[in-house]
Amino acid sequence: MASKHEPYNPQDIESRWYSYWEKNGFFKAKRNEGKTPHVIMMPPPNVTGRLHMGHALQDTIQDSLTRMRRMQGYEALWMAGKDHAGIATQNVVERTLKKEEGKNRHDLGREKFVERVWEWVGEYGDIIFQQKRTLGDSCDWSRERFTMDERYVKAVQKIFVKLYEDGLIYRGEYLINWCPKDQTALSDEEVNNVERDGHLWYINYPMEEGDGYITIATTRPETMLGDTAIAVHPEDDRYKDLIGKNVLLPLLNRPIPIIADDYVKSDFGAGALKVTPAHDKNDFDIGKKHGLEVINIMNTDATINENGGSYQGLDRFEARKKIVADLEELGLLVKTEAYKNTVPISSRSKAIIEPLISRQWFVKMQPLAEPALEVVRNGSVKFYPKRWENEYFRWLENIRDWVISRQLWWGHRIPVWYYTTESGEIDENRPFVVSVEQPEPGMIQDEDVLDTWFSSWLWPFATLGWPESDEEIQKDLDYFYPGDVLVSGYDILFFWIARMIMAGMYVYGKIPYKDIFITGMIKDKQGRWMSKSLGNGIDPLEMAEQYGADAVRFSLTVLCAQGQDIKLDPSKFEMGRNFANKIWNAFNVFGQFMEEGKSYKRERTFEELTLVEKWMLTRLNETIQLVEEDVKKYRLNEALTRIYTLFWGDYCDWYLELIKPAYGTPMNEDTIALAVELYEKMILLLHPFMPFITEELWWKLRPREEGSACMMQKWPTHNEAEVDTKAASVLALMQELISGIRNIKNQYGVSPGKEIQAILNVPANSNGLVDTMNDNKHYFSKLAKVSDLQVGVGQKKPKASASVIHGEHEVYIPLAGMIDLEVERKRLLKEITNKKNFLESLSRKLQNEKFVQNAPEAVVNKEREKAQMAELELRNLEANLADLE
RNA sequence: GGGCGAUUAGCUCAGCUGGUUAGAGCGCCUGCCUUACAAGCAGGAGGUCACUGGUUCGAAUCCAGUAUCGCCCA
Repeated sequence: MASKHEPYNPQDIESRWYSYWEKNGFFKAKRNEGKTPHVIMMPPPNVTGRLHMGHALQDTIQDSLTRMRRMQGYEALWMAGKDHAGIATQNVVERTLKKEEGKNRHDLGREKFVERVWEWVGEYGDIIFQQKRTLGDSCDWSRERFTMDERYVKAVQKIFVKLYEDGLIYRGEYLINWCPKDQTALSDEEVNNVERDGHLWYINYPMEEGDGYITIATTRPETMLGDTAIAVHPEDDRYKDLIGKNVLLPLLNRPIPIIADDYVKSDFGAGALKVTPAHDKNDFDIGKKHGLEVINIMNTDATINENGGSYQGLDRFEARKKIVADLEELGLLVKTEAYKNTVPISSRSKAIIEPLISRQWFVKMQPLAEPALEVVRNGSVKFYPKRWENEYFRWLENIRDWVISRQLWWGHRIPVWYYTTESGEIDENRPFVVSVEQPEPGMIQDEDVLDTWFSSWLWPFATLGWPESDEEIQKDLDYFYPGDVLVSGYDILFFWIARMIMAGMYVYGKIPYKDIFITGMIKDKQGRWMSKSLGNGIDPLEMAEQYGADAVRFSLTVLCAQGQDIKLDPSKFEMGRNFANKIWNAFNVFGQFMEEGKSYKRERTFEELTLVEKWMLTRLNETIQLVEEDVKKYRLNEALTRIYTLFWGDYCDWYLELIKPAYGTPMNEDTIALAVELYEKMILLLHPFMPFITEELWWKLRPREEGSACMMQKWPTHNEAEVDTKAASVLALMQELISGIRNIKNQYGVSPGKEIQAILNVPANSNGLVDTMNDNKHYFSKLAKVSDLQVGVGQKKPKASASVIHGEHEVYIPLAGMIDLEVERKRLLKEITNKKNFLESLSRKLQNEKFVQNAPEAVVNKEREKAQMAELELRNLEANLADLE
């Protein structure tokens, strides 16, 4: 007798297996020419990151795919790594520094500060990987990469140099998005436009000559300090005469011209626009077109600079208040309206972005975008779900140049070198040199670092060792690149996914991956984003502790329908836990009879199996086939739901119930052997999704060799030889009849455990059915407590009996003394009504010539069969009703 | 302003290429601690598939429009 089957306790199991797998090197992928590689690149989490539900979801999907492919004989590589996350990491370390030592980074200096960041990364950078292990992620940790690894740094610099040499990187002074809080430039993608309640101020600008004035409306009065023109629409009759004249800029009394531009909307505000080229994107363009002066009025911390006259030193919002007050005092403020305007916000710091003229480095995107568009258009790269292609196209087709320089200390320093003057300053009169190495002694390197995404867009090949060119690395690259599928969220479609395709095409002329599986995002119960500030996050580790990692994985997978966001609530994990518990307990049905140390093997051929065994194998094989199809389309929720239904609905509810021996009697060896076989197959099917519990149970099924593992077994494949549709349909019929009997017992208040008698009437032409039913009478006794079943053709219905009707098959249940004629009449009448309605809709369909002509034959035949069946059932129901009278 | 998505049982959601008497989990009702499992078993109720048109022999599914909610872009 096997050892006692303890109750399911995920903690016990889950703590055990991960180290076993890892120790045995099961996660490692090696070049293996005999195998097809399957490669997934993990989106590298930030070093500052902690595991959240989004990771848990995407990791579960990636791990399930990886484990499945590994079991299917692919050389499966799930590449792991982390991202240095420039701003986020710098901020974290700065905060720590402030808190612990009251210092800022400037107190330390660049070199010391960067050292501190490395220390921090060393101490905390791997926490998230430990967390990922808790969830069972089978990544190849031996290949773990960091975007700041020495080799990775080289890759980034090399790409920079190459892009520069190809004329795709340039330096220039443009209006960029400036974050005053983080003190750095940001790309357009890092800025969100948010609607806020603001004001529209109407201000009079007096004419330089005469007493007239022109009224402008603005949401940002403080920027007027930098106005260099007033623009009106050339066709606007109100202002036509004023074009070319000057107004006096209030507060500063600077004369500025009135210009005409059809960009101006005459119906907005008062129809005249103040133009501030240094602080507004559109104004910048207008300024350029008209050759206007560009006056920057702000410092990098968004205080007013020396161009702001008496407002110098004030913060931009203080200045706004003061300017409005001063204008009011001067009588130049016409009115103030409440107004909803769009404010640019840094997606990271949430500070309001200031458009600022600044000298930065840019990547020319248009040439990179073309090939990236092409590979999606021609289907080399496919999106799942497909609709994301449109987002991708739209972004790439309207692509703007990418600001890649960041005024930070933590990151990839820009490989650009400058000559210096005697005093050690950059010598602006001599050209800079773009180079990985210092070109000449004494030259100094650009202070700025690169946008973090400028390193992560190289992820698919830089992780594999590029740009080193030694033989091993080259072979690895040839073998593992390109990858198979990228699993990520739509939030980084532009930041990362699209750019990786550009980089792949630019560096290799090859796509980085064939498929892109875009997951939905995890939201809270009310559909809001989970965030620290709202405190509505659900911690995956807490959930794993409470419900088990397998349960978390199961629930997330089942909930993850294609592309839909998931509104998550902790109670959802009960589904997974209950299923895991079910799997666990099901083992005991046969496990309690297993002899320790014995490996049960099926001795019987498929033909020799019992009806329910054939049916169960058939169901298994059908399911495997459908699951394979689901997985190809990344419908993991469908695949897993199918396995769930197979296990719970078929295996537990029917198969196990039927093979259970009577109390006190043992289970025979043949029965055990097949129960084990089926269970083992399902465990293997489930393994990619629920690795821990399946590994644990796999070891209980047979004696196993040390060093083997469930995770390294072959994934089950469809076996047509073990499909018996006839047996399956007989069992399906029995299920219908048994459910019907149970229903009747319930309706008559007969306890389910009470043994009853029944008569099964089968049609004359059903070859062999009488024998089959007779051979398997015990199914009825086990599942419906029919202790006495008479089977035959032309059986008569006894008086005072209830009936179950399924097509031409009927079960009569004599319930003498128990049957309530009125109840049975009502029941039959209800069924007759249903049947009549159904039949009516069917015959309408079948009498429609167009349907019969146009619909595929199979569909028509199916409808005919349904109608025949329904007619029979109706006739029998009516006969039964008549019998009652 | 442009684009995308959602709207299906009380709740949360599946539903693929048009053919199901529209499904699941939870909740609800009835009966069960039936020696694998009460984290369970058996049975049941519950739906105008947002609305209006259209295409089609046939629409939850395709098309057009409307409404509400959400997201992205400008």
